[in-house]
Amino acid sequence: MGATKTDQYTERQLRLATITKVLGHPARIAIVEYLLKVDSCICGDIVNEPPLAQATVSQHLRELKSANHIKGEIEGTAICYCLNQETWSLLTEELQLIFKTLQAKNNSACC
Amino acid sequence: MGATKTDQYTERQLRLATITKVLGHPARIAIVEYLLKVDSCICGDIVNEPPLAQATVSQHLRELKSANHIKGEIEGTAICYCLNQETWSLLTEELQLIFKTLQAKNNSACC
DNA sequence: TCATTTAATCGTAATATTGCAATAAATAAA
DNA sequence: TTTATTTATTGCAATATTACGATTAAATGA
Repeated sequence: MGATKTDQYTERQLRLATITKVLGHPARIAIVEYLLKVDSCICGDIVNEPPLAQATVSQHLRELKSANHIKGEIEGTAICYCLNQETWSLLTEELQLIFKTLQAKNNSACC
Repeated sequence: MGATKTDQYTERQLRLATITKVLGHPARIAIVEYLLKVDSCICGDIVNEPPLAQATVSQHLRELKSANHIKGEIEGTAICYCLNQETWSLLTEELQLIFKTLQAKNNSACC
């Protein structure tokens, strides 16, 4: 095997898993942090951030884009990438909800 | 290649990536949701939640535990697993921080 | 037009993940 | 003690990810 059984889970589970999975790599975290730091964002700058080859950074950018973490517009030769507020809003809301529920339970039974 | 260059990133980046990576699988999201739903939590119940074999569920539980998402105590034959508030607190705080910063920027330049 | 620059894509090798059957380990029940 | 019962571990096959060099595509500048 090796393939995830995607057709057995709820839409919600798959969506949240996809969003978090893409964040689950230090290079992509680094890219996100960089996009947060700068205002305008051209890929050439990003390439110099993580210690990775241009092709690898481009691949990570594509994955971030596929999960809607970033959006980008063509701008001449360069590409302008920005973080996508909607996805980040959704992600933080979902996780916050889990955390709030967890706090409310207050570990009544065990552990 | 294929291996992540872990020694090139900050502690913060690696920690956040590890925590989100483990969440990046629908079976593990399903397990988290289940642990949130029930009070006392024995693995036997969990096995019947995702459509997976017992060995696979056990493996997902181990990964969740390795990233401190859950903690468990031995209880006779069964194991009592619970979500770990500390890790969830850390995760939501980190992501919230990113989201807040993103909102404050308000996409001034582009996109 | 032709070189230069910049980012995406392709092909490929190395490694990691996913899932399960089989087995082991540990306790509970008989 | 013997037999279930329950979870962990092992070993393996299938698939996915990671990373990079080489190439391509598209736009800019000389």
